[in-house]
Amino acid sequence: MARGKIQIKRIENITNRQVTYSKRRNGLFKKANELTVLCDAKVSIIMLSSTGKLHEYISPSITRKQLFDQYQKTLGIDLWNTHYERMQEQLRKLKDVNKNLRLKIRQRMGEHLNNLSFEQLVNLDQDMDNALRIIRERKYKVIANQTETYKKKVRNVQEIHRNLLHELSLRERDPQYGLVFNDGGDYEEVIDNGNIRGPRIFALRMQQFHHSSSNHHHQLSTNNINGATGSDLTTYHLLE
Amino acid sequence: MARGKIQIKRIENITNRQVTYSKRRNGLFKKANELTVLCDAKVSIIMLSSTGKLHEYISPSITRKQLFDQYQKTLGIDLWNTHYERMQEQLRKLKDVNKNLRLKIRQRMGEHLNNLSFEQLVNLDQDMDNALRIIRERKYKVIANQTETYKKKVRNVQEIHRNLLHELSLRERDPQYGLVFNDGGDYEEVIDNGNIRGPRIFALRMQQFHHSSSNHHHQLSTNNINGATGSDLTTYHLLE
DNA sequence: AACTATTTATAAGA
DNA sequence: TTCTTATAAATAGTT
Repeated sequence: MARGKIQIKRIENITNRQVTYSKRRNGLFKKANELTVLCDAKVSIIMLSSTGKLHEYISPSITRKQLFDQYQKTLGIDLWNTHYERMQEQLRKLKDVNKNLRLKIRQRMGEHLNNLSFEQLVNLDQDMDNALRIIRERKYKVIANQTETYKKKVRNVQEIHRNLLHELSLRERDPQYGLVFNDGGDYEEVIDNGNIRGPRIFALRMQQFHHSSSNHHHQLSTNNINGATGSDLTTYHLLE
Repeated sequence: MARGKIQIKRIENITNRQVTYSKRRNGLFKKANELTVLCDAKVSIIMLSSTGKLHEYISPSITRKQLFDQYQKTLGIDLWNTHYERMQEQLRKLKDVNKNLRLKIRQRMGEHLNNLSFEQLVNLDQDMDNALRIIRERKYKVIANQTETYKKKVRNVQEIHRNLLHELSLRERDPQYGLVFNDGGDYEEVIDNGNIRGPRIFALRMQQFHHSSSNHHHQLSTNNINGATGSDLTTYHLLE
């Protein structure tokens, strides 16, 4: 349209084509914008160049989605119908699968058996019988494990008990120290190495008896009463 | 752009604005089409006038949906996602439910038991035991019904057999008519009242013997040979 | 990216 | 809306 008229047909020279694309694209967008302003219109332009580049113009007064929705509404069409339909199909299938799964479960719970043939009932029976066998095996294995664990714990407790008795008898023969319990008679619990979640430890703390009401033991005054007692601890680990 | 320059701002005169909209719209579409041809580009234009009228241009070499899909793909967005969010949510939930149902079934088939606690195993065991009891009851009931049905059928067949024998002996005493079987020796089947799906009926059709090879019976010539034989039928209902 | 001769678009009027 | 036409704007070819 200047320096010579051109034919409106594909420009074969690639460089030329790209230059023209660029120039005319700007021209088109400028015109679109002028139209938007002058006539209070909404314009959307999407362009795809021969090299695959994408450019777009959208009137500032509207969003692309608004304009597209308006477009589809006005034309009474839905370009994305197939997308929607595919989703619905998927939904339908899932619901179907769901229904079948529920029926299967119900049958395995002893419901909805009326529709089953004798053969199907026999199969179901066998199936469930097999499954039940496996489940019971698993159950027995779990309880066996648990029993074993408890046995170990009991042995551990018994061991501790024996050791306590042993130590008690030792201390009684050497009456320089008494064996101290809390007022309630409980063992005192001690944290192991600051490892709060580690195994619990029962400790025997050597300490002077501090109430004279007990007639069974001698009252002694030693130097060690309020000092560090850590080195005197005898500890037993209690299994979790 | 002619007969005087104009300011690029909203044209207040409505008629004027509409005229300009019309003219410039054509100009824009013409430019878009030239661009399409000259540069081998794809262009989509959607315009909404201030009066709500919709106009569009789309390059002949492409469909609007193709271009829009390309647009969304290139920009990595999905403008219509929100439309389907509820559906997608529904889809997601169904998949979830589905997964749980499958797990439940698998557990009832003796799989995936490792994650179950002892208590859960006990419950599962009891559940399945109860269900199995119900299923077996149902199974026994079905087989009992079936047995009963077969017994009835057998009695029915025996009854028919007895009657046939009886009739045979009657006919032999009254040798005016013979008892007719097909060549293969089968009974002839007859439709009952046009009720195709109704109970089957065995019929004895009175008819003259038509081959002389049989020496046990008299050959008679009666008037009734090819006529309607319906009234002479003696029928027996065979249970389904 | 800038220039510019020329074509094209279009504002105003009919 | 369409036509006309004077003039503004766009742009093809060139630098």
